[in-house]
Amino acid sequence: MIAKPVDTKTRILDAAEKLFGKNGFDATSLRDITTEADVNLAAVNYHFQSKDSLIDAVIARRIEPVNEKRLKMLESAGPNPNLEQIMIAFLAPVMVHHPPAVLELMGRMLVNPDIFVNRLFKSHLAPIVERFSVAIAKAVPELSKTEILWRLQFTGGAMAHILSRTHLLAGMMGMSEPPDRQTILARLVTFAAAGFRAPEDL
Amino acid sequence: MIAKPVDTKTRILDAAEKLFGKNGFDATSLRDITTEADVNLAAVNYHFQSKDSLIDAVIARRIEPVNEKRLKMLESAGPNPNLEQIMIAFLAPVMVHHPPAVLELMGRMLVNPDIFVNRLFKSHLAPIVERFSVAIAKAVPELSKTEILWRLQFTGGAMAHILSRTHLLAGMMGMSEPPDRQTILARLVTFAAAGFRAPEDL
DNA sequence: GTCTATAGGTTGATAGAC
DNA sequence: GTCTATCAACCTATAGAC
Repeated sequence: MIAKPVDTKTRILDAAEKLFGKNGFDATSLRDITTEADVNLAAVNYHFQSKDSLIDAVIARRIEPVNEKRLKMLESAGPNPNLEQIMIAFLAPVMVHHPPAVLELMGRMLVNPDIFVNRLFKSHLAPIVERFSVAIAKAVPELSKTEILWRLQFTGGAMAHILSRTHLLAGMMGMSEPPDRQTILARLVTFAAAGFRAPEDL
Repeated sequence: MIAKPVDTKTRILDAAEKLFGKNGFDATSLRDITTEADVNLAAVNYHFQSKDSLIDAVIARRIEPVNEKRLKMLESAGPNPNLEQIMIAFLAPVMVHHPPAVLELMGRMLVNPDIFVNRLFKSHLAPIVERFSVAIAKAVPELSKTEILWRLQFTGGAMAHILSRTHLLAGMMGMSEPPDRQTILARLVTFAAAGFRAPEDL
């Protein structure tokens, strides 16, 4: 089996993803990226016009399949999914089945307020939030729409926090290895579903 | 009444706090800070040795009173506080009774993985987590210690997410003004307390 | 304590040869 | 498409006069 040659554009995307995830968007220079990718500095501006556009490309490559999978999982849970099914559809496509570097990137982009507000929410997340809040409203009809939106933000915040602190959290729990994603997912689903079931106090 | 003159050191701290909160730690240069504070650039390195130490000073000034208040509120809830009282003691000192600039700073420091892990957790947060997890274990004795730690991180992540996205969230809920902190706190307390009450699945 | 001046390094982006 | 070379702007930090 012959290794598929990887073109420059993809090599830049891969290197950027890795370093953005590891060190954050601000702390990663284009030079860091081109060194990691073993390509020329000018190649970044040739293939992507600017660092800003590169950030957008890195984000879009990972968030779009995630959001497709979220909608597919929600749909395949039938017309009346329960809260656990909804939470799994919302969280699992982000939290599992990704290599560590991609998980770290997810954490960084969710946790960075500027990235989240200006590059993620309007263009990629708003329709997801809308679709899921409708599903939740069906599962918990006594909740107001506003309350559902808040609780969805709480859930997303909890997920983002966890994703971006793998190493610390491992140490905190007295583990030597980063904890298993599937288990964390199960814990978060239980927590969030119970939170959504709490009566809304007026 | 004569305005108290503010010394250079405090002016730097105030300006740094405002700009770190508004734009983040990486995106704020010492020049931005000295311009805002209307002091000379070299004054920063005289009063604080480096940008790193300045960040530490800005953080410590706000987190220490918050943590004292957390412990005081927990203590004054008696020997057997319920989950709602524990959550309020954990969240309220961060989320309410601060001017907007301080709230934004809190959001930034909680949400930035590098700040959180290297400057916040070990030196300021670990004892708080320990103390609160003991209180929670008393209130919900059927939960394992590990599960309590995870759920405390979920709660902290939800709070951090909210604190650092005031403007977006206002818009999302169709409000023109940033939402009332006291109301958000109540929503989060209800959500988190219910999450902690969820049975732990093994 | 506060200033000017500057060292010494990094950054994002581009012009122009191949 | 890929390279070298370079620009102009920015950064943190410090030396040394006052």
